[in-house]
Amino acid sequence: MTEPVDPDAGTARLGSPAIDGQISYKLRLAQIVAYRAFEGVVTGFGAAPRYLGLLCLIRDNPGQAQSRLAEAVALQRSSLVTILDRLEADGLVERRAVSGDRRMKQVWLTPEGGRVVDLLLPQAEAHEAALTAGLSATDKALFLRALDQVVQNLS
Amino acid sequence: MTEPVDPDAGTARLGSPAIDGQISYKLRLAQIVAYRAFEGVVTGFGAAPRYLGLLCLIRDNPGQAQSRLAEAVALQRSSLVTILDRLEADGLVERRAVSGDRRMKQVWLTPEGGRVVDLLLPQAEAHEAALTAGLSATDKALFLRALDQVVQNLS
DNA sequence: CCCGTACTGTTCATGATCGAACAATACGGG
DNA sequence: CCCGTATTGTTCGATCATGAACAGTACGGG
Repeated sequence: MTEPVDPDAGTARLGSPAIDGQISYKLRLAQIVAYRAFEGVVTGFGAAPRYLGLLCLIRDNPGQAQSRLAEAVALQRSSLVTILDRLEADGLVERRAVSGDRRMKQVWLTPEGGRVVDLLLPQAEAHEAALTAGLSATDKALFLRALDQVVQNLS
Repeated sequence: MTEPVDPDAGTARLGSPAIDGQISYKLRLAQIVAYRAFEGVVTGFGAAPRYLGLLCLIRDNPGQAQSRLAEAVALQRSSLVTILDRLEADGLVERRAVSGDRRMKQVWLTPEGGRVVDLLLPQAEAHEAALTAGLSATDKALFLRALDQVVQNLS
């Protein structure tokens, strides 16, 4: 089974020496595959699975301004408007005016939103396990640390 | 009505215990940040930087069918059509008919495409270095191995 | 007190990708 | 030989995030 790479072989995945060692390339590849796999498994919750990270962020940081939330999930302020519009229409999220500053709106999770998060989180952890199959606990810890480092390097 | 729940001070990045330990979440975050950083730095090459990985793949696997290329970069066949249209219009790529099978078209890199790749690859490596700052050689090797494992797990 | 600056959320046009179609072609069992 | 099935590249409508605008609001120096 330790056969050298043969580009003419049947179902072998294509590679390139120039990019096979690049973390930035594999990062993109892994993210695309992971994202698709999660959305392919979890159905029947509307847009919630796609924005589960955001919902968790709102749950654990209640009453934050949209700008901070956008920065936290690495999205534009303008993108978050549409997303929150939909999550609010689905009754998962609530925008409240703050008395001190009439510009900002605080974002809160509704009880329904909390229930959806509680239902979705176990599925996310199952997906996480499928993702990281074959990796030891220390591998996963180093993996996570490396990802955090990348985010920190480019912020 | 709204209790100011903001114990954190100043410019601390928002977090959530539920997702801070999730590789799938951080994977997405890191990829978004990395992608933006690369495109923000490299300018003046049209659409080539965005599809540098694809171009390298074509260069090192000349004459592959579009389907094969699409699978390799984790994109849909239909998405690759538009991409190759543009790269071909820019003179970087060439589609050739194959005599054996009139359905498929082999994709080749033009000499101009080769030159562009040669110009872009050093910048990609500089970006790679910025990405992985603070990571040791073994850290980077394990990082890469973990990313490959993720891709393999979900394929 | 003003006025410029900075920040809020928002709108709109643009580009990228997807998923479901489609015609053309290859191939193999009956 | 024929007909069903699979595969090729392609088109088209829908969805999503972006970046540049915008009006409204806060705030501090002159």
